[in-house]
Amino acid sequence: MNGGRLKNVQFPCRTCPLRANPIFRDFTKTELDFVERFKTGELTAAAQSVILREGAASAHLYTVLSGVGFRYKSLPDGGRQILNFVFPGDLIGLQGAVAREMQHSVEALTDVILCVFERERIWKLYESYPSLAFDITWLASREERFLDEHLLNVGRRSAMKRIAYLVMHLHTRVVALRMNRVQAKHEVIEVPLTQQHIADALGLSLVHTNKSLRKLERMGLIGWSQRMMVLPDLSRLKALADWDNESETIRPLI
Amino acid sequence: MNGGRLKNVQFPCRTCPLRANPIFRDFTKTELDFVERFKTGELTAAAQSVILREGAASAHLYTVLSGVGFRYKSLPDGGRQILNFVFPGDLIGLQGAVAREMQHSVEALTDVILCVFERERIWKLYESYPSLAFDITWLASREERFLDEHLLNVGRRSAMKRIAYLVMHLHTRVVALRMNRVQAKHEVIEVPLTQQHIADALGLSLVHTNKSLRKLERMGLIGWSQRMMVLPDLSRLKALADWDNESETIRPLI
DNA sequence: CGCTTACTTGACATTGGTCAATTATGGTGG
DNA sequence: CCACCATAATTGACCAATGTCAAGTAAGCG
Repeated sequence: MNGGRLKNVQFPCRTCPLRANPIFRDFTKTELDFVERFKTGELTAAAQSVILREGAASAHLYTVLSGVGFRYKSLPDGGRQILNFVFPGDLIGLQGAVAREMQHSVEALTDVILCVFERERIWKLYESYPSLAFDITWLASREERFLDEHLLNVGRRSAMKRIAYLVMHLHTRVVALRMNRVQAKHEVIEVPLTQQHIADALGLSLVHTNKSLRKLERMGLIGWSQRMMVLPDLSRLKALADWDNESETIRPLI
Repeated sequence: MNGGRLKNVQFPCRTCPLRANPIFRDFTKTELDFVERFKTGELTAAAQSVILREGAASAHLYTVLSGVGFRYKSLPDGGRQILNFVFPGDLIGLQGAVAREMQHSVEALTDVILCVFERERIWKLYESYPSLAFDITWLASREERFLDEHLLNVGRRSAMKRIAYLVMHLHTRVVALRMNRVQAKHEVIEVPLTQQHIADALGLSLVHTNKSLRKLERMGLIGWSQRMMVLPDLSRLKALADWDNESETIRPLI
């Protein structure tokens, strides 16, 4: 349609730096052309800003190009439950594209760059690009898997195990993206989180989260200092978390 | 392909008793024809039997035609977390169709009749029936919404509120299906659950669940006897649960 | 340097968990 | 219809994990 028109885009899909990562499946030229036309722009969200708000009818669908955020729901009493974290390559706002309005919010932890897609055009995608439509289902299914695991974690594990599991989850996702180019052993991850975020993700109080983190530190399982998390003993950490997930598989990037 | 062949099917899609319910969107003749060919048979699962098992590679995708069940994950120590309940019209096994193997199990609470679809043919659906492909995404998104809410419930609410919320959730879904044809006020629902199921869904112990249920009963919010739940005061129950969800919207039935 | 946000820690309160025993309920064979 | 059995529900006593409150200390930033 407007395939040839110039858009205000710094990262055309064809030369997308994220797509260079082999964790994302190869797209055919046709697919890539469509996605590039599907993408209508880029948006930058500052750290701490709200990208999508519960109750709002979003006109857009986004893919995270860079940065980290989280999905959450709020309670009338001010309580907050973090549902999942959002990393580069994640599609957000699908709920708003499929239903009338968003049922959860998304907030940026770091500055975030988003690829913007018009929700209307998702129809065109389903009509003409079945492989991409399948990819969207695939991504939704992956998100559901994360939620299932998270719910098991919160519903049935002790505070210590919950934290261990969350750390392993974050570690796995960060490693898959190679966001840490630091060392061979991959035992350091950068996590732009506050202890309050961990508490809100795990259904714990801030104080108890802090005490549990310190305990894990004394046990030599994690180190925590200025936004860096050190994991000196992955195998003991995995054991504590009942971690038996594989590393992330190749996935689509829309 | 085998469109005209006779299959061992008691409930052809065209005359599907479930589809008669206006909660399901109208399908075009084309869509209906495809679904009917997509469906390769029916399967009956006895109450208490496991329909899909975690770790198994399912060759099938199912739609629940009648009966009730639940999705769950198990822990090495024998613990179990119920992720969601499964009602007529729900699609199950999508994870197995999209990934290599199931990451959760599904068990029948009552006898269940399932429509069986071959996972291979889901490709054909995506290629040729974009509206149905979109429907699958829609259903996945609905499931994700339930999970988000469930996680908020388990992570951030007290036992009493958790139960109130779950009861409202079940009430809403049952009413949408008109499984209770009893009264105008809709304040009685049949729930084939044991208190252990409620406990496992809410991340509570059996004993505490029991005590909380009795307390809710004494407060006049719920009555519980032989698989029937009476809700004498929906508005107070909603208030306790912070319930502000709309009733179920029209949805696809595949 | 002073301010604000994040992190720590101790004392204490409470929710919810565990154990153990008892009672109800439903189904089955006689 | 009854005795028996298995499963589910109920209850009390006690315990432990986690939450709340309050008072710091440390760290990042203009």
